[in-house]
Amino acid sequence: MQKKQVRTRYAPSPTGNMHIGNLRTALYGYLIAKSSGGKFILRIEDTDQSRFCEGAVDLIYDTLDKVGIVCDEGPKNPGKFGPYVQSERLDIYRNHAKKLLDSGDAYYCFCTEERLQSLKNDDEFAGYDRRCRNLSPSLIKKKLHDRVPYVIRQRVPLEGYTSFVDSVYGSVTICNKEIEDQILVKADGYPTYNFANVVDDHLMGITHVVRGCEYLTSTPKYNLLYESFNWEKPLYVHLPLILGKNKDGSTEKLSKRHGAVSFKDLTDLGYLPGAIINYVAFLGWCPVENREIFSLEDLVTVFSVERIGKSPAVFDYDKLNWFNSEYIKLMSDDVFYNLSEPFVKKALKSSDYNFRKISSLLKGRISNFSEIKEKIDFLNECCDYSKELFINKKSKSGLESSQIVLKKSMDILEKIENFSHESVFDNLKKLASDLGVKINTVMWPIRVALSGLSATPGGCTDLLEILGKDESLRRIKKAIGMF
RNA sequence: GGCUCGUUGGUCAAGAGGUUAAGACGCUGGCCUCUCACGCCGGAAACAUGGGUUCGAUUCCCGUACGAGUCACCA
Repeated sequence: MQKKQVRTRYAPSPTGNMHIGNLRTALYGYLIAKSSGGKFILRIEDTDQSRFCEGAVDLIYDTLDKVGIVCDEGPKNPGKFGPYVQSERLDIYRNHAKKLLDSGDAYYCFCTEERLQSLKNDDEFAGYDRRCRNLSPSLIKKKLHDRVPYVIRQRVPLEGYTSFVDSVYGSVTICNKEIEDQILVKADGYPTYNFANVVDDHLMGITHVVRGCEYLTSTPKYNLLYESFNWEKPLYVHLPLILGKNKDGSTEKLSKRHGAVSFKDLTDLGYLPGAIINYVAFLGWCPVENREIFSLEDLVTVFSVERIGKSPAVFDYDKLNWFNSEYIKLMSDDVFYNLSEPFVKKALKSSDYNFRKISSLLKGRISNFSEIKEKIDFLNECCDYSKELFINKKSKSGLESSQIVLKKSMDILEKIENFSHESVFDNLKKLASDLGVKINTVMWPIRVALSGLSATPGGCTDLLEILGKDESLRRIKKAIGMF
């Protein structure tokens, strides 16, 4: 028998942003499909009319594109299972609901929402008391004729158990009486997610249903539906939750209150798509080998469902920062320059700088492009600082020595015609030996005078080169005035 | 509350019935160094808990605690 081709799907609602949890679901679905040469499908689940958001589909495509996930079939590149937008498949759901109605696996329910609301506080019938489960055919006919609004509900067995084997969580069993006669078709004629999902997954040949584990306990409902239709059930892959950390250290489902949680939020902050996807892949999964840096292509070759964990993972910005800095270090100088240049230009008031030089100093010192401004802001204007900053034990720099160094270096630097890195460094080195001190003792006070900071990207000579002779001398002169 | 799932350092996590219980982030000591960073070498830090099963359990089973998910005409 020929092995069935793996087909997975990512089925987001077009609500306008791509949460990191959704991204991971998409990623794992993609990896499961691609690691076995299968197909990855994008389907838009817009059955909730009220939540539709214009442009959301573009955003989804854009996000997938940025991280390198290509879907083999979707609204913009339909295959033979279309349409790929649920609101365009209404007839399909209606026909399937009709089949269930005919077979008795579903029934009309004419209850008003108000009546159902009043049941909410009733322990026995928390959601629905199945009042319409056994209406007589004639009554149904009459209500239909009178155009009484209705929904279509699934007739769930009152007794017994339904179990399934999840690829991650193993065997899960739910008592049927815990399962409500869920709504399949809403009063507005649209199917619910639960129904459309099953119909589409079957019709589109989905073999692995990959989704968050918030669906774990409702999976039996889906399986009951598959059974009613006499369809082959898919394999389920439920993913552990992603948690966010609160200020007090407690954790809960990751949400906006924890900071940036959508892909766009993260890229806006300067995180690289590759780093994001790499980090997200490690939230609930890890490879056999002890390695962490993986491109999407690498992930495809090493991914396996068996290694997905069961316990929820806390989203950690520190670790994301680390991934991002690793990706930055991995970049060629040219790529880094191209990406950092806009940030550098934006941070500096004058365009009279050697951006290439500044950029080269930044690489290896930032974990995120948004850190650039604070790192080089001192170039615009020397920070305010106290004289105490000239005192540094490790560099053997004190107030007295600083004063001498500053004055002498002023004279020396003034005389240098070609203000290059090499000549500046050589001259200052000579000054150190003339004074009989270590080079740090010379470099420290000058660097402080140039920046007003104890730590700067690049050393004293780098700063002299970047600021140029005139500005450097101006800043040193000002420093001398402090004594 | 009912049902379902989970629990290895602060975080991500590997791991096997017998290990000195990996590794990474973060924190931290040192080296390198014209500061910082990078890099390199170290350090602190964990198997929730009570019962079994077993010669031996952190690993298997049961209970408890804690955490999470779910109980919509949302997905």
